[in-house]
Amino acid sequence: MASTMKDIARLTGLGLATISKYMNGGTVRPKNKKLIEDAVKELRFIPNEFARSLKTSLSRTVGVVIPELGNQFITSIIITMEDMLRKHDYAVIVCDCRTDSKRESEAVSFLVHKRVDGLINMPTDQSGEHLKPALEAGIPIVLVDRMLKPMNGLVSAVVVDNVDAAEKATHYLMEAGHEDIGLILGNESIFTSQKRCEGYLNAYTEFNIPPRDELIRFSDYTMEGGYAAMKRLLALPKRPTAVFVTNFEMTLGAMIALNEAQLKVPDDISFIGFDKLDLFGAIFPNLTLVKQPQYAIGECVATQLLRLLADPHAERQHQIITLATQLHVGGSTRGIRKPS
Amino acid sequence: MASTMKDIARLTGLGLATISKYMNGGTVRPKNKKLIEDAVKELRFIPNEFARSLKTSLSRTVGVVIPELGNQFITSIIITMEDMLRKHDYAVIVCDCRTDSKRESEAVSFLVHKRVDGLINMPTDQSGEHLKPALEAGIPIVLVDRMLKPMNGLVSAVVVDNVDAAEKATHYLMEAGHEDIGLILGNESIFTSQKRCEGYLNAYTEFNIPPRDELIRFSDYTMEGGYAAMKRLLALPKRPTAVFVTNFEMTLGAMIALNEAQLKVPDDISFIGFDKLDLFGAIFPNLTLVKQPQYAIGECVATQLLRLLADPHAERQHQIITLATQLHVGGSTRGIRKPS
DNA sequence: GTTGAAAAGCGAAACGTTACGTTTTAGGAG
DNA sequence: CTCCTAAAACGTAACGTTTCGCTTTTCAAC
Repeated sequence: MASTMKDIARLTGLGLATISKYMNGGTVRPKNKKLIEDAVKELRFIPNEFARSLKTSLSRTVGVVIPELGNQFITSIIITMEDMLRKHDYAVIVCDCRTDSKRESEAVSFLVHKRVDGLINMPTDQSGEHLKPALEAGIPIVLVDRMLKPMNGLVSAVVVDNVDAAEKATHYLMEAGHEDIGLILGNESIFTSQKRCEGYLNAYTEFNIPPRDELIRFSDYTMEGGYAAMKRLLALPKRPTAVFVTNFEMTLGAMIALNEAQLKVPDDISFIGFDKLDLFGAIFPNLTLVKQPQYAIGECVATQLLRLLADPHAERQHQIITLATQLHVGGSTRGIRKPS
Repeated sequence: MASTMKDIARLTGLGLATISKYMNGGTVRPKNKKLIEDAVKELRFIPNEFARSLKTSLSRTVGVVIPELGNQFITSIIITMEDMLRKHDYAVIVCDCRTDSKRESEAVSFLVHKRVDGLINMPTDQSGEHLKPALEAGIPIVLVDRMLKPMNGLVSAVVVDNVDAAEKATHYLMEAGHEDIGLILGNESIFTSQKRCEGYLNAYTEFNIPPRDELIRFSDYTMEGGYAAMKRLLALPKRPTAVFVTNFEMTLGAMIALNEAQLKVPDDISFIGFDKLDLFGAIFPNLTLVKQPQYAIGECVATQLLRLLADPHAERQHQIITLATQLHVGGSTRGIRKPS
């Protein structure tokens, strides 16, 4: 049934090496080119990637290990990444490790066994231990959104300036007179939560105001989590006058909690959300939010990996790329009288 | 650097065939087993999947072609599918075709070239034309959530009883006295939209009430879409007394529109949503909704494909599996006085 | 016509497995 | 100690490409 290059060679009367050359974009005499193309059509020839991979030791496949496929931020990155990589003829194998470091290790070693050419990882585990098998196998790695503790020049990474993002947002609220700013973060052990918390505290330091611990709520980057965290902030004896929520799902949940509590934004409480300007645009017009360049992140990750993949195993130059976020000023915050 | 079975053979003094046998789970004399295991560790041997694939013509990889990765329903299915398939040592290549039939065709042919062992598809194009290359290559196919017009016994499919789901929900509202029921659907050309519309109309026929065209709104299965559609329903001169929204994102958008319009559910309007019981559970307690068995769908798809994959190319028995939905009765609807 | 360099074509040897058919080994029965 | 049988080990030929080092062809310039 399935035909091979040998069949093409026989049918055209050409040598096997010539067919191979043609298949790889080499130049062939025009009449032979036509000959080959006709034969390919007639025999419905599809090159055997297995044999090709065996010879070249290249799978033209990259692995992606993420903590959670059901998260908008992650999927939006994957969407653009996958698009770009496939345009360059790379297949993308996605492994969801459910924010579990054991599963994460398994996923990496699974992909190493599958001999992926490159690896993209949004790490759950900060130690980076799980990447060892890939490193040993010489597979180039690009980290997304989250950094690892020790990796010195062994991996590339594309992250966002989280400290700056949080600082800017907090600063903005403080300039408007807010001193009690609720902060809703993801899990405490996660890189981005830590950095965003750092930025928030920086602003407090800058304004020389002592932060209130109970206003900082570590949650879990889910809609329910954001909803619950907001509820608890609202239940505080001394309720915050403004809230900053640090991802898309939690922003949604928090907004719903506010709606439910009949609190008007910004009259009753000031609000800064996160991500997905376009989406909120239709629904909560004028929401002030920190916008991460999701499209650019995905694009940047793909570009980085393609660059590493192109370097023929020579000294690969690893880079840490930090992208800026943008504070999109809407109308969901307002100034308040500073306490005298 | 990389070691091969030949190296293991040399180091252990055993024959190549014996190593291969061991690697595939064959029995080996205990002392040889130890010998091999030690050698594997020492040489950090990783079997070369390329060579294996070349010999067996199996990639242990399946392709998934979907219209949109940024959709909760789709990702939740993928999550369980990927989990199950990977447990069986299959890698999953995901291709997002962005609801574009040209891209969909490209994705299928890309995957055929990658020689995936099986294909999972949530079709954008109802003609099924895009699956031809896979069919020709003898790759087993499982359709998810959406059926195709002509495919007779050539593919398997896992769908939900959409007609019944919509009929049940509409029926439930009508029994409570509602006659003007807003319906928010996905794109008109999509299988599930058509079926759900059919179910809705069935209920009207059953109750012998003429449906009002302007209450049926085809949208696009996004949050913004749901929001906009709900707004338009509310702007109608004769506003519906109840609304039925037919996917998760649109339910979210519609709820936000209601909140914004200061309409209380169920006092001002009755509401039936879709999907994600657990999630809404925390946020809109007691929402009445149609629950699709998302976990079961993913599981079922994976099981079907594994079954087809296990059948050694013999006459593969294709099946159409229809799963039932469940009407989860909460408190978001109420009875109204029937007009006299 | 020759000549010669550049372009195109060629044959054969890998790449690292699996699987077929055969030979060797182990160890209990006689 | 021999014989027998089942179990284990073995050698080797594929699988379908790419690539190396040559040989042949082409065609422009003399």
